Amino acid sequence: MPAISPERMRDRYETILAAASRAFAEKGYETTSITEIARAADVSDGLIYKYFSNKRDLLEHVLQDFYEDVIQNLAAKVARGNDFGEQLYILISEHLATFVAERNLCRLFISEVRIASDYRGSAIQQLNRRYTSILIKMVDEAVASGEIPRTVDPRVVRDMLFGAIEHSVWRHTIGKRPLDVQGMARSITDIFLNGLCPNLPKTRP
Amino acid sequence: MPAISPERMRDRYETILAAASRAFAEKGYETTSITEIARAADVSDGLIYKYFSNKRDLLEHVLQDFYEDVIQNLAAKVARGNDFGEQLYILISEHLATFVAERNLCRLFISEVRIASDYRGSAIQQLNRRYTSILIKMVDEAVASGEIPRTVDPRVVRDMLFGAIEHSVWRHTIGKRPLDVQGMARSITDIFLNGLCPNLPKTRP
DNA sequence: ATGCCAAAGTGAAGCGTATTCAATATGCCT
DNA sequence: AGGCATATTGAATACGCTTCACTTTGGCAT
Repeated sequence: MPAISPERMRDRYETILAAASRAFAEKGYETTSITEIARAADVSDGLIYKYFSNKRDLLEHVLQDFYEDVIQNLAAKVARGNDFGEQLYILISEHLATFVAERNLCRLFISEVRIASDYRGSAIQQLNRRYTSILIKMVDEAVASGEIPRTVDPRVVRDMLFGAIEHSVWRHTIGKRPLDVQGMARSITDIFLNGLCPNLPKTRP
Repeated sequence: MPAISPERMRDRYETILAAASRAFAEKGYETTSITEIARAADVSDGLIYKYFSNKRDLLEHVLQDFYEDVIQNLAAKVARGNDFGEQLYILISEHLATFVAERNLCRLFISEVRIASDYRGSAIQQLNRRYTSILIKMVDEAVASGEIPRTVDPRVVRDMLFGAIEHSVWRHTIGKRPLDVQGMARSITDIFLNGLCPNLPKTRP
């Protein structure tokens, strides 16, 4: 005994989500009002609350959708690398490329969600875990194969790597300079693999 | 022709700032109202706007004060290191220690200011520049003395290092687990100096 | 076909909070 | 002591999220 067909409900849902995504990405979360989103989706203010429990919930759904796609893509690409060094380079350059391609959504993610006090245990954190677990697995395998010494803690590597990437790229999302994805990926990969001052004579070409 | 003495004005200013600092640190920016701060400072709502242009401005002054102290401290401590490796360890452990000692203010800084769209060019960014310039100088000197290869870009190191530290520590500011400052500083320093998989036979003890 | 009715949809009122401003109190200076 | 610039007040304003009593819609049983 639904009042309308499931298809139409789904459609309404998608329309609101899409309108919110565009608005948030363009203007930011705080500065976008529910009324604006409602207008863009050609819907009344009240109806949004039939599909989403509140403004924040709407934001989280927007970012979840986006994140799902990103994870899918990363896992596939990384699998093509033949050793740890190659895989690391791929992971870093893909992560950077995502930022460049979707800088507004990435900015939204970092500024509004990562930071939230209820991040811990949220659906978004689950997705983040899946994302970072790709790296954890890589490190575990490299340790097993002897490419990396056993003393390395994969969780430390994870936090350092994603922190380094996000911070590096942040400058470019708030600035205007274009980002050299290949070059930056190369630099970051090299430092992670070989360190700043290898305590042995330099042997690289 | 002032209505009150400069001392009293200064006092009012400090009182409001202190009340805001405590409230923001304890409850967060959004969830603290101007009325609450006014009550805590024993002042009317309106008066706050004679001393600060708006709520955000108040937050920024709170964090600027804090940041000044932190910079002062860091520069002094780092100077005690004898080589690049030592200095790097000091910088990292001091940064971590600051987070532990003032986790609420640090959390506020990361979540509310770093992220703001008007961060670029702000007074806070100037302070951040002074803070990170300590590292830049260290790297420059290490390159000059031959401790680090000339190919390393100090700005890349800066972004990677501070990103790595902040991300690593973030987990602990939102979680409950205590942070082992010494241990984490050691791990991060080692990875930055020697990399994950030195491409030569392991020579460390 | 047709009417019933559960659920979709509306939009104005409620509520909470930042910000303004006209009125008032204060304390410095002559 | 009195004048007056200005510190201080707090009620009014503005604005945005959320709720809710009401209206409309369209699938379904007859």
